[in-house]
Amino acid sequence: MHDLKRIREAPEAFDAMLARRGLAPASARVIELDRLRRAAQTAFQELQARRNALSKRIGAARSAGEDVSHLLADSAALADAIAREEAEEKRLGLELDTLLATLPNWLDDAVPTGASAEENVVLRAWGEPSRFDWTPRQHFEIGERLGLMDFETAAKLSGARFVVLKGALARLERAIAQFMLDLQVREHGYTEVSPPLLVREEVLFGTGQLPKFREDQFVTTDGRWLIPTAEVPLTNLVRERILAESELPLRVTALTPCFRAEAGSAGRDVRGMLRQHQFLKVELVSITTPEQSEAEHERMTRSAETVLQRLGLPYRVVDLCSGDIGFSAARTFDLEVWLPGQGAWREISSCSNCRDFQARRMDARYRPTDSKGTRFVHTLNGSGLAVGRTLIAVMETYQRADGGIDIPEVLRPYMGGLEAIRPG
RNA sequence: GGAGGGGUGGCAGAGCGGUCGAAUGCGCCGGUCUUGAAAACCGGAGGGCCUCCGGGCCCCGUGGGUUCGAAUCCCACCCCCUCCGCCA
Repeated sequence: MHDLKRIREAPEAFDAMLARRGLAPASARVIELDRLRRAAQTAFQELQARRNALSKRIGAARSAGEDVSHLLADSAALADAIAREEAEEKRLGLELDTLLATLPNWLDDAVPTGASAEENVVLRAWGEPSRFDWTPRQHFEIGERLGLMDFETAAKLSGARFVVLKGALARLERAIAQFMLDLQVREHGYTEVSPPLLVREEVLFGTGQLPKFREDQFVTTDGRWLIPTAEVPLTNLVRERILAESELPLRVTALTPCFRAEAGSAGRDVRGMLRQHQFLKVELVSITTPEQSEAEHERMTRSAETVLQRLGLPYRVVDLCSGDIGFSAARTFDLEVWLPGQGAWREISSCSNCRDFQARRMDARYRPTDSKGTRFVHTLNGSGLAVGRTLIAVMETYQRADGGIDIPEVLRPYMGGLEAIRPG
């Protein structure tokens, strides 16, 4: 949700920001609605003040045994106008809130301007894409040839965009997830959380998935929503709370399934398990003060990068441009891993600083130690990492000529010491 | 699913038609005392909007209603808790 004062004070900056996101200007409508609403509020309040004064006199006159009929008549005469102004204020307020709820977060000035993903800026890269003596296969070829990755059966059970993993591959997925979670907890100070996977509508509103991205979500018959990412329950852990500054930064992580309708991506990445309705992800969420959030963003990104480094998976860090960055984010760094089979860099993590945008929607505040009152916290989220995609990257990167897969060193303890998945 | 109870300030919790934005306790902030702290004592403190800067209005889960007047009465909805039933 937006700070109206900020839009009122810098309408042209707001519209310029929206333009950078490829959106139409909105400040004029916001300011107009806000002006009308406040005018209605003032009118309502003035009438209300008169009625309150009258009511007080009626009470006093009654207890003094005086005749109050003329006062009652005066009060009655105000009733219509009061009702009208009150209704008007409500209507305008609702319209304003509805509009505001669909406007994305202010971008950080540092966000590069660009229309689409093509204009994202590569900040740094790590590792050398491995070379193969043969044409590297894509993960689904490797998995299907091993007989450990079954899309046909998954389709029978659940339809497109699902997969059944078996044997060593199922275990490899679990190993990757465990490894990541352990790393973030032990080395980066995140507290492990096991959150609900079904949440209330207002929780999705809090992190910004609703009302705008309704069609990307799954809803249950009783009106709950399947989480599209653990960012949702983890960030909302602080909703409607006032934290002590000493509790910050608050760092939490969770390994959860994520559920996405993928409504807008028909035909994209249909082969394999790159884009599924259900996938595992280790999520990182930090709650900080405004002063800390930028440094925390960097720290979080590095925490995600560590996973790829330990797995020996080459990646690059990308600064998302204004046309590609998400609704709730002020700034986002994506981690893109190299997939030899596909011969492409693919997103495997997305680390965003949402500043106070989600905090306002959730009403999440903290009490500063050195000043009065409360301030909104800053919220950040990042994948640390997407497990399904990491599995893909491991399979494609460590594939062997014989169709098997070498197990990266750091995963072997989680695989019962297994060094490679061999065909046959 | 059935039966009850309840949603009030940072927290706990009173208030149940006007003098209530709201007692009290805890917590918090400032002061006195103290070498310092604790204790004790004194004082202070919610948010939003408007303002002719005097002040005014709104906010007691949400929305409607009754009334001259609602935290207080009525209705609907949402949420939480307890007990029973069912169940991993």
